[in-house]
This record gives sequence, C-alpha cells and structure tokens, in this order.
Amino acid sequence: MAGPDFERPSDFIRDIIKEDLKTGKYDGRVHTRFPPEPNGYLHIGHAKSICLNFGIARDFNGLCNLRFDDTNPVKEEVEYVESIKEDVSWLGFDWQERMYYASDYFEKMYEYAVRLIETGKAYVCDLSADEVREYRGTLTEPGRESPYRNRSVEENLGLFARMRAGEFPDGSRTLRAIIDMASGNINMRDPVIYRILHAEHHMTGNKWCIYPMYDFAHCVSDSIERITHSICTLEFEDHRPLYDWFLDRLSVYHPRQIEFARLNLSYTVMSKRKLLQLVEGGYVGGWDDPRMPTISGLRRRGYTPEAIRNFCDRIGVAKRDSVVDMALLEYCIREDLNKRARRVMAVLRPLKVVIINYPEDRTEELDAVNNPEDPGMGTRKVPFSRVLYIEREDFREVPPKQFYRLSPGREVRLRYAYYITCVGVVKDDRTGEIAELRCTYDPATRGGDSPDGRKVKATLHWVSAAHSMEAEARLYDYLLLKADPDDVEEGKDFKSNINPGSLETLTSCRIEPCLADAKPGSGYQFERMGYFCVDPDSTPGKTVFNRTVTLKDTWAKIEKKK
RNA sequence: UGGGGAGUCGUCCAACGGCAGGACGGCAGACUCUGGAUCUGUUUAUAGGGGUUCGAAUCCUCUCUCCCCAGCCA
Repeated sequence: MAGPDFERPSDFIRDIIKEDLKTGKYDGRVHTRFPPEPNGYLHIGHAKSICLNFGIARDFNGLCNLRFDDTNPVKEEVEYVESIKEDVSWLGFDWQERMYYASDYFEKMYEYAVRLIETGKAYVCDLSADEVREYRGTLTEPGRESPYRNRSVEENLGLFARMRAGEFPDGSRTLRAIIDMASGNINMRDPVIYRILHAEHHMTGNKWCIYPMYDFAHCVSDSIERITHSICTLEFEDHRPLYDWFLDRLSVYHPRQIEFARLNLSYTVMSKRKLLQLVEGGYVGGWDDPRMPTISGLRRRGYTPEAIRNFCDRIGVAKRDSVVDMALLEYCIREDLNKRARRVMAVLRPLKVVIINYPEDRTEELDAVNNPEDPGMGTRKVPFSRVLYIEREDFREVPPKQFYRLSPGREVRLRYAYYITCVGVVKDDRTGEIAELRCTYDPATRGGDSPDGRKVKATLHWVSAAHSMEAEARLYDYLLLKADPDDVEEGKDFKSNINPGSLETLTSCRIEPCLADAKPGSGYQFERMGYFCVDPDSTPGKTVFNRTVTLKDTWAKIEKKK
C-alpha cells in the first residue's frame, strides 16, 4: 500500500521499536496485533489503532494479526466479527492468514491457570461479587485478604476443575491471583482470573462455562502469538504491571505493552455506550448512519479509506489526552476527493430560468471538463436548452454587498455554457415567492468565454430542465452542536447537545443526465455544492445522494459573519 | 488524602542541552469558467516558581492543573 503523500513523522512508539530493533530485543522481529472485542462496530478511533498497528508492521517489515478479544460470551456476537473484518479490510489492511480469536487459546489459558495454582499464585475464592468489592478496599484504603486465600494447592486444583466441569452456578466462585491486597494499584489486589458464566459462546458454543478475564487472556494471547509490541490505549497503563506479572509468573514469552492516547474528535462522541444510545434512541438511523463516526457510517457518508488513513497519519500518536478538530477530518476527505472525484452539475434547490431569446426547439451539447485537477479524466457533453434550473441561492432580487451572483439586470456565466443576463422576475401571485427568472443569453459567449473579453464576477452551475433527472440529496451537519458534547447543564447529558438540523433531506434536486448510471458508493463533486456519493437507499426511479462534505464556501462565511 | 499518567500556537503533532517548527483552523492577498482548487503572506505557544548550565521546552526541585483506576467488562 502507498504511504501518505507527506513525510510521516516518527512517534514515540516507533522510536521505542527502533530502539528495540537496535538492541536486538526481539531478534529483529516486529509483530503487532489489532485486538477488538466483537461487541460493537468499529469507529474512527479504532481506525487510529488499526493504522498504528498495521502501519508499524508495514514500516518495519513486520506482521500484524487481527485478533478478536472474545472472552465475554454475553456481549459478543458473530455479526460484529463480520463487520469488523469488513471494516479493517475496507480500510486497506490485510491480516493474511493471521485471524485469531482469544477463544482459540482457551485450553492453553486453562493450563496456564492451573500452573498458577500449582505454583501457589492463584486460588479459588468463594466470595460473592459484592463481598469481593467490599474486601477490595477503596482508592485510599487497602483491601483485606479473602478468607479463601490460603486454600491448599490440591483443594484449589480440585475446585477449579469442578468450576470447569460446571458444578457451580454463575458468580459463586472465581479464580483469583495472589498478589497484594494493599497495593496502591487496585488491579493488583488479587484480581479475578476466571469467572463462571454458563453462557453460549459465539465460537466455542457450550464447551466452556468458565471464561478468562481480560488481563489474563490478553497477555497470554499476545504471548502465544509472539507479539513483540502490544499497543493499547492509556486506560490500560494501570494494567501493565498485571500484564507483566502474569507473564513473569508463567515464565513465558513476554511482549512489551505500550499505551497511547485514544482519539477524540470534536462535535461527535466516540464511546460505544454513547454511540449505542444514539442508535437505540433513534437519534440516527443505525450504526451506519452517515452522521455516525463509525467506519461503516463514514463509508456510507462517502469517506474513502485513503482519506481516513491520511487523517490517522496526520493526527500523530502521543500519550496526552487530546481532541482532534473535526475540520482536519474534513480537510482530509476534501483533499482526497478533490483529486479523484468526477465533477458534475446538480441543482439542489431548483429555480426555473427561461432564456427568452433561445429557440424553444433547440438543444445543444456543451463540453464540460470531468476534473480540472486531472485532465486524464476527460470531458463529457452537457445538454443545454431554453428552460434551465439554477440554484435558488444563486439569485437575489436585492443583492447584498459582496453578493455577485445573479440579480435583476446582472450578467453571470453559466458554467461551460453562456453568459446570461436577468431581465425579469416572475412571482407566484399568491405567495409572492419567486417562481421563475427571465433571462437573455449572449450567443457569442458559447462555451463560457466572451470574445470581447468582458468579465463576469460569477459562474453558476445549472441543468437543462427537460434533460435533467430528479434526485434526493441528504445534507448532513455535525451530530452535536458543541465541540465538546459533554459540555452540558447540570443534570443533562450529551444528548441535550444533539443538533436537530444534522440531517436535511432535499427531494426535488435536479441532476445532470450523465448521473443516470451512478452506482451506490461512487463519489462525485457537485460543482460549487460539495462532494456527494450515492446512497444504497437509491431506487431505479430515484437516486439518493449523501453529502459527504461541503466545499469550502467563502460566500457562506461572509454571510454568516454579518 | 492511594496508585498510574499528562501539561508546547485556537487544535493536533515535532523539537530528545544549542535559532521553538509543521499541519489544520483563523485572518489578509494573488490567481481562477467551481466564491472550489492552487499560491503567498500573517497571527498565536513551552502551566507557574526556584535551581543547574556559557546556554533549558528538554536536567533537578517545589507548586498548580487535567486525565485514568475501586466490573466476576474490555
């Protein structure tokens, strides 16, 4: 895969790896892994981790595994496994034959747990969940040792085997590590290694009724796969001593855990819990709603893998909490689409224009450039006739200062067509709304240039009324009104910041005939309006477009300032 | 008030004892058959106090602020 189109800066993780390579720590190997739990959809924050892990493997000639961290059967489903696989490969990464499940290692993990018991490092505890909590102590007070902590190895072995055999109900017993109930690090206060869960697992079915906890399963999985650098997010920093403790007591291959700051993006939310609230509360249409920061949402919105990868390269990797500006994500997709998207004319809010000096029965085919950034994309023919549509916002009966589009008496250019001058405004008798514009055209300006060299200040996009097709456009705006969605009044939550105008649906758009063959997923630039892509909701009768992102709009900015 | 982390332009990331730099955003201008794109200029930062040093964002020290941890979740 091609790298970014700018020099990728190093980062503290790559620096560590370079150092390890220099000292021969892992015999020159670099092996990472992306370890999602299949309990939800991937989002842009996961993309950061995917790009980091797979990117490091690529940069250092190493390998990156895809591993499903599926140790909690009550939350995990195959549906999520499928969507995660789709999203990772859509992003452009390839785990080759190395797709694993933590559940692949359940037998090995059981053996390792037995070994811990045998070496006096683990015990079966009969305390209930509530009691364990009570015994754990608090952030400032040490915990107390469980009364079951001193059971004999034989008794522990017997009890653990019976846990596996299904002799005990859920929650009645756990296997715990013997570490230090007075540790300032609460993770070290005899953490649970196995719990009893009589639940069907998406991979192992009913084979198991005890399941390992994350801290145990994760380090063991990394060790089994001979991962060199186990990269995770900051909240696991406290867990590193435990990660190291297990592998040290087990005397097995020991990867190095490195933590980095997760991605936060302004004007959106990233936690699975909040995303789920948006879906279940009906605030969005689903996990792949184009307003969602999920990979599937971004894909449907028209984002490309290239743009997302480039974004992940640009945001960098560090250990400090941060919030990346949504404007950077938008910059990345504009940058990508500007180079590749075919230009096309589409009128979102049509205003009828009659060219009164143009023959009624005439149609011309005008040449239009498909992408000025890439001449190789060629040209196309656009039909022109007496009755046209232009964008309603491109006409003002009383033009404000700095508005230099169409108004009575003013001349503008219709892109690739002619100069036209507005000579009349027809209004609806009842509503007073502008129903139609009367214009004249200058036949000498065919193609859009005037032989006498006179200038016009504006160029408008347009479509021929008779030749254009109807389409629907869905215009998206930020899902949340505030850059920090959690900035709310006392007693309220982020949902009070939901943007009621995050979706505007336009059903009477008029599009150029060349869009007749537009396929779902394909992206276009609607000249002057933004980048759009075809939504899967499209039917043969009506194409539905999602606005991926607007173009930078200087006029909109001027108007907003007033 | 326990433990673990982190503080650099508005935002994100660099600088690893030697001129605080880049990107995005903002502002201004040039150019333009997209008020797009492109190009140019510009704005603004080392949390605070002490110390070491010829020289400190970087080393030491004290202080302050922010984040994470009390699931049989990951």
